[in-house]
Amino acid sequence: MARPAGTKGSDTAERVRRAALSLFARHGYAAVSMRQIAAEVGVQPGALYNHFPTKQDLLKDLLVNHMRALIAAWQAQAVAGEAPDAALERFTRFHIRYHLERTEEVFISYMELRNLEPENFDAVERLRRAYEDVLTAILEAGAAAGLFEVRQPRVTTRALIAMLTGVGTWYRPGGPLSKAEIEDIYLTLVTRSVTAGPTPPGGTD
Amino acid sequence: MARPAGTKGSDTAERVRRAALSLFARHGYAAVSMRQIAAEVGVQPGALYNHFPTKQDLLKDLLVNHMRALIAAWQAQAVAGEAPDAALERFTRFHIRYHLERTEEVFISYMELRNLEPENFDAVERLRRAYEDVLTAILEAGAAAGLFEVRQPRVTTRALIAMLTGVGTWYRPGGPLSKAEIEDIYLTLVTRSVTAGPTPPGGTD
Amino acid sequence: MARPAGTKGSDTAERVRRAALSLFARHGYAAVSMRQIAAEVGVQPGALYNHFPTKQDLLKDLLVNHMRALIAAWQAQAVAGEAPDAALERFTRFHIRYHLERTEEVFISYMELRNLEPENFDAVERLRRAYEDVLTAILEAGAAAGLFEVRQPRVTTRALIAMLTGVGTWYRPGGPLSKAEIEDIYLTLVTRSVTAGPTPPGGTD
Amino acid sequence: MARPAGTKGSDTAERVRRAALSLFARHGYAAVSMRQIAAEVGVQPGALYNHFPTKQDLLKDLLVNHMRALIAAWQAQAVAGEAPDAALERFTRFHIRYHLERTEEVFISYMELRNLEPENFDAVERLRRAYEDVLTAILEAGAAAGLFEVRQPRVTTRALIAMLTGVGTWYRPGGPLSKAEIEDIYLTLVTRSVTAGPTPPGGTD
DNA sequence: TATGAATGAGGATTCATTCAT
DNA sequence: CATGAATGAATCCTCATTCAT
Repeated sequence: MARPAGTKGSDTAERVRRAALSLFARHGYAAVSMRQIAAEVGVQPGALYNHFPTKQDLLKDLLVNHMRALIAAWQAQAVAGEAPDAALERFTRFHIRYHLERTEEVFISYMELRNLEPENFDAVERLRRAYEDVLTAILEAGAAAGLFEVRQPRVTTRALIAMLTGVGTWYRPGGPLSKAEIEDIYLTLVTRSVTAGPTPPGGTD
Repeated sequence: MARPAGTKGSDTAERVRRAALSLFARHGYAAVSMRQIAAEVGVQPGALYNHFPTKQDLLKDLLVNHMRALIAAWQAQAVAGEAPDAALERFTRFHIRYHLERTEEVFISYMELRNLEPENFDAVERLRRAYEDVLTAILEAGAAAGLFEVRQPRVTTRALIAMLTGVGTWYRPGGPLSKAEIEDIYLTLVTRSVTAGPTPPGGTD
Repeated sequence: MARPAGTKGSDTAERVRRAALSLFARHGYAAVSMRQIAAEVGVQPGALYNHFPTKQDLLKDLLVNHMRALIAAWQAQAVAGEAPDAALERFTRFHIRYHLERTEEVFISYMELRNLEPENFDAVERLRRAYEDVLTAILEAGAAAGLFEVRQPRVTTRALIAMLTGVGTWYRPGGPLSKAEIEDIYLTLVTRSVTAGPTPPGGTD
Repeated sequence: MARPAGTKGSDTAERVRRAALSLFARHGYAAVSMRQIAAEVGVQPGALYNHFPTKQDLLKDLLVNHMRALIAAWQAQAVAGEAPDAALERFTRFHIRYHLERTEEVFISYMELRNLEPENFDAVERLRRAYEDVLTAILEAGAAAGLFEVRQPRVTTRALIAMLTGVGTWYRPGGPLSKAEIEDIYLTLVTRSVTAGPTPPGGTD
């Protein structure tokens, strides 16, 4: 597992990525200048262009790599052939844990989509869709197995992911709840919401 | 003489508000220039400053007024003394309906918070908190009445509001689902998630 | 001596003059905006244009009126046929006293000349020249009478007026010296400087 | 290899200084725009900011450097231990000569003080005070030696410096008087004014 | 790779002035 | 006379980007 020879070199690109990530998360892509990023890295603005051809490429790099890493992390956790209810728990816990550990990446992934040029936007959307497919598949498998009751798997997927991802907007380390407690609370919400239960009072159709 | 009092001619401020709302929603506060807003209104940039002293004040005006209008709209719908389950349905349907009708206000209210200067941020946060209190109170009343099972009303409030508000990020008029169907689907998710049901596999550990 | 009928009305013009005088003196003509002047007067910017057609006219009004008032004040003090040495003292004391009482007018009269458009500049310069003529005449009369020794009356006039006027740049009421003491000190400097005395070491070479 | 150390190519900063000096002297700091300066230098406005962080810094640079150069120039001329009357002549001639050669720097040094922000103003005032100290020391030494009669050395210093510096406000090369003649005239005025002579008629009363 | 200086465009805001009311 | 809203131009300064060194 030794680092491949030749990877020794300048880690400037990585330091640029980290500075940009942090600044974009705090102030937003449009509000952050290349000068600010350069200052954070400790380099002159021109030097950034040795590593990323444009500011837009820097944003795309961050968003695409985040989605790729997210998907790869899930794949490392997923257990093939697992029962849908166990898979839903695994996914829920994974999603919360991962999103609480990468709040900056998560934040800009949801906030800066509109600042991507169309081509880059599409690339990220394809990856996002691939990630959503994971949950949709679990929901559909659970419904097929009679474990879950899900009317619109795609809609439900988005509703649940919005709910789970939302945790990052208010969670702060050191708050009254541990990450484990948060996981449990959200898991309960998720599980119940896809399990046949009391029909809501007004329920139309 | 039928002119309503206070409507003294120039509605430029209102047109500025609308142009800014639409542009901020599409491109983000930081990415929109006062020039662009002025052009949309059909006025010279300097004229904007007769109505809003700074760009920041324009943003604050939009966010504060949105939150005030949201709260006022709920108060016009709320039924005092209603049973918690009926109130939950009323709130859920109201929230979705309102948020599907004001997608731009909703969007910037969640996206541009970080672009508010601290004082303005606090003002908006107080209003947001007041709105969340509505749902928290319903959940607590329902739990007290034995209708709901809610472990952390504050956390659950945020989780549900994130889920419900998220609808605006993907809903597009003319899509396969009507607003009424969407209301029903989300209502089911919400209701189940706060109703005692099957314990999730992993339990509370 | 009753005020002529019809002069009762709005003193806005006078309040504008005073606000402009004070602001120009403190910050300079170019650095003061019509808005600032209007704010000081307690009026909207547009209202200024009912009294002065342009900002430039306001400056010209202040400078021209200052020079006219200065000359008129001297004429009220001057004693026809007075001996040159007594006249020099009278002039010196008058100049210092007047300039210590109108520091703002004096200041802008020397500072803002270059901000006058050519026509207005010429008008002020003619008045300034008329005032300088007073001292020049005294010096020339004194030289003719053998009381003074003055090589270049015009140059000397300017040197002495620069010296005397300079008092306003450092005098502050409440300082260690009274106005009377200052008058005396400067009078001594002036008198000696035009009186035949010890030849300076380096002579005329 | 003959390039003097430190002369690494771009002398833009110096050209900016010179353009700003000339423009400030002619029109006043507040009335000159960075665009005008840039145009005079032959560069885009933004380029100025590679050399001076703000317009204010440019002004401060000019005033501080002028005062430093003035003091250094005097120090290069001063003769330690010289008799006070000779020193007064040396100082007077030096001051006039220097001020006639640097009319622009002198002019803005007296005109633009009020446009300095407090911190910068204080820095310049300290230097000005240091320069005044030179003349004050000469006057005091001369008074102690019985050569001069000076009532208030500090006040007299300011009066004489105002007189001497004022020469720049009317002197134009090519006029009827040579610089040497002007030096002589002013030297006579200065010398007499600090030398015991005829008491002015009105005395001290 | 990195620097420092430059460009050309555009940022928010302010300006003197005008004018209908 | 005064207001309030508007104009059109200008303000200082910052931007992403380029490029010779």
